[in-house]
Amino acid sequence: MSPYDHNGPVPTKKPPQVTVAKPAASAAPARRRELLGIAAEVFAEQGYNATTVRRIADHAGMLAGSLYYHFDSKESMLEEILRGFLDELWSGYDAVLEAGLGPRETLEALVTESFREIDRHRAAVAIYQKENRQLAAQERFAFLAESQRRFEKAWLATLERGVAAEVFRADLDVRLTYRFVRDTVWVAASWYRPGGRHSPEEIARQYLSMVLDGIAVRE
Amino acid sequence: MSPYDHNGPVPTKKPPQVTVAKPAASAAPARRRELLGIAAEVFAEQGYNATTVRRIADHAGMLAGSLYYHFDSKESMLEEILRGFLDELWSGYDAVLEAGLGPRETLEALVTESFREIDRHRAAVAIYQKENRQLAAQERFAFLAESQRRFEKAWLATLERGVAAEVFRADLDVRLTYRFVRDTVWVAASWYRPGGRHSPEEIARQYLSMVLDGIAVRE
Amino acid sequence: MSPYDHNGPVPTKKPPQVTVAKPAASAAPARRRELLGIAAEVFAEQGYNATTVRRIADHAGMLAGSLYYHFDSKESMLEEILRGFLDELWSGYDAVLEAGLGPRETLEALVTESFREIDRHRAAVAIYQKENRQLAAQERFAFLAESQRRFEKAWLATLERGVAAEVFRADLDVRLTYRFVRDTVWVAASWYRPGGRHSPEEIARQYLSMVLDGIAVRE
Amino acid sequence: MSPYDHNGPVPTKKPPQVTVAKPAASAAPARRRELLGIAAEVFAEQGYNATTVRRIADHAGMLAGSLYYHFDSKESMLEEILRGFLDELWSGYDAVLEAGLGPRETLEALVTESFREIDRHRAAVAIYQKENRQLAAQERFAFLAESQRRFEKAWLATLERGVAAEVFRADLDVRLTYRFVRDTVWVAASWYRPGGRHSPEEIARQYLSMVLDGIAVRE
DNA sequence: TATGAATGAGGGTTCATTCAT
DNA sequence: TATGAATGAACCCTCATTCAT
Repeated sequence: MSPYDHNGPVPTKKPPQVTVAKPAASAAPARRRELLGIAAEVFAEQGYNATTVRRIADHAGMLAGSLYYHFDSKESMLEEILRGFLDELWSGYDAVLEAGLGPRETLEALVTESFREIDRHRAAVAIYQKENRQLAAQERFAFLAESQRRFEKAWLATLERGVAAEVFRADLDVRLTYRFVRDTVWVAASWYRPGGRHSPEEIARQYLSMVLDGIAVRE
Repeated sequence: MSPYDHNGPVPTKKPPQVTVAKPAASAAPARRRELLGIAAEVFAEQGYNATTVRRIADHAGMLAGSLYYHFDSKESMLEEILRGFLDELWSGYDAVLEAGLGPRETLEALVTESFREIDRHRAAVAIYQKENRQLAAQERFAFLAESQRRFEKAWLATLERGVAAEVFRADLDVRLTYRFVRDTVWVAASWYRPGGRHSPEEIARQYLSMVLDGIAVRE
Repeated sequence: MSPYDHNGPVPTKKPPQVTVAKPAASAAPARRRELLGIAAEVFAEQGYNATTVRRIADHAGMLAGSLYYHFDSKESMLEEILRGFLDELWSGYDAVLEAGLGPRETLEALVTESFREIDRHRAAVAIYQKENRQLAAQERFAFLAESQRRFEKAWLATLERGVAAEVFRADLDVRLTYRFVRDTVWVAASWYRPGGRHSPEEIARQYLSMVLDGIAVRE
Repeated sequence: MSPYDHNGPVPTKKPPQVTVAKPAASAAPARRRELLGIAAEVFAEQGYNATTVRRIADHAGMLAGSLYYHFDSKESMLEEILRGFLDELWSGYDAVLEAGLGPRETLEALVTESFREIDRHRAAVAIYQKENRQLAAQERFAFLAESQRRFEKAWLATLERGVAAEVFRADLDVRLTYRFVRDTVWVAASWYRPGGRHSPEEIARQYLSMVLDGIAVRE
């Protein structure tokens, strides 16, 4: 089950092209990335639907139409943002899952990795968290659903391994537990501010302490 | 601290209107409620912004313009949905908070009450969960921010009481804990389906078990 | 030219009907008149286009739809208001024109009669003044254009008679003079308030003094 | 008749906007002016309320939505039209009022100036004439009421100066006289056609002759 | 690369009007 | 006579997108 050896067909970065035919894909990737960053910020702040292309352009100091030199559409910006985030996320997850750790250590590593990703891609995570459901229904964003499936599989497997190894309690509904864990981790993106008091690792530690040992005092 | 004898600043009924017989305010509450239910469902499914008034009307078997006989605007529908939900939520919370329970029992009761509310008002909760942040900035929806403040106060007080009484662990960041607890409870609305396998009370029990005692096996 | 013994085809008041077929025309003329008065007031205040049927109904203490028991349409209310006003106006004018007065006396009588009409039908006059131009283009309101033609003919004739009789100055452009006189009289409706300091006759006197003798001191 | 390099408190150009390059404010004033001219024409012809944005766009050979690239709203077009007209009007009036003329010459100059303005801004004057009353009630168009107040003050002062100097008759109600003079001048906009038989100066002369000396033959 | 101007589809809303009760 | 509820057309406006320059 473990080896996730690829992010598969995700073609975010095209190889440098010789022909100048479609400049949008290759030209000045620096500016592209900058614009995507701005867009992600605004999407996260206002919501994808409520964000107008013009607002993004305002933040970038250009006119709305000018964005279309860099991107095909508003939706393609969104796609690129989410793909970039998921690519990185999975490269982290895959490393963890392939490391051959025990269930408890795997869980700890996955959670820590998640908080690190929130730290790095806060905006993207917030967008993902808010729009995931609606988007996943569209063919263009099928990769979101696919990612979620893989995500669920990895988590359930880890939890079940832990129950089998008597590291996790057996009396909990694994599916429910998965949902709780999953959600709590990601909603953090809605209030987390990078550069705040807590580092992602510290938040992960607190969170793990709570999830693993509970908040009640042991008798 | 205890006696919350009213919902105070969160008024359900709009202030009396100038014109004598504005039907929108009180008359035919049956149809109104029905339409609000439909609207809430669609808002929850598609997101508020992405929902067109026409779509709501379609679901109600009428034309878009006809909705305006019952409501002032799309936004006023949203407001009424959220107010209705929060009113009921707080009437439940207040009962709990006034009951004079110990911190652990209070926490259990609050969580159970929350899941019950998700069961009753799933759509409203999902909307709230998704739009809360953007809406709270608008003056019209200031009551959302106000509610959140009260909510936070109640939870923090309970947690702190528990720490003082040595019922809850002292080594956890109370604020962080609050956020985790709060979020996990409410995101449940995004996947919960009324009439499914788990009753709200059962979900609450599982959830509380996890939060209080952790998912790790005790050594 | 003189005998204007009728307003001809103007069928405002149908003869009492035996059949109950179309109640709108005959039933309860008192209520009709009352409603027309209200409508005229609102039309005058807000402008015909800007006035909603609902606003009229509000003022009448009923619902918008209920007006349609009494009238065919908003436009038919307007028509009836204007017809009623013009009918009365012409019955006054005709009396003057048939009286065989000299040109100066005719002019004085016409002006006085006009101010009296403003006093009685202020709202209708204001509506007429404001909407005349646009309405006259519609077939339904052709009677407005027709009335204006008769009006102009009567005035020009009077002015020319006066010039011929050396009662009015010959060095003025009769057509321009007509326009000035006509307009000044009717715009008074826009500021005239019945029951104010000046009676219509007093205003007429002042106005005539100005028009006939000028405002400059004679040397 | 000295040089007036400002219109004082009636600002033509909107205050500087927050965003850097809002095109609506200043850029491409040529097209803006053209569109405003078209809009004014249509407003004058059909009435502001009865004019649809689409009709304006039709006349301009574009789609309705395209107008919003240049203007914020239909209302803002109206405002700009009226402001432009009043600005120019007052620059003319101020020149007259500061010239230190006698009361009769002042009156003559004001009237002549008014007819010139009608010649230049016929559409705007017609709109002003028809919509002034309703608009002045709105805060956005408070400048209309303000202008009217200044207008009245200037005229009353001139008339009273004339009476004091025994140039104008003392037996006339000054307020009534003002109204008559004011209205007759401006209603001319409803029938005046630029390029017609009469130049504005000629119309002014005829009008002044009538107002000052009356239409009756002197005995 | 970016601008300025426009398109075209749709979205929320208004309003005169209808009609069963 | 009047109400309550709905219709349907039209309206103002927004916005992603296009394209010549």
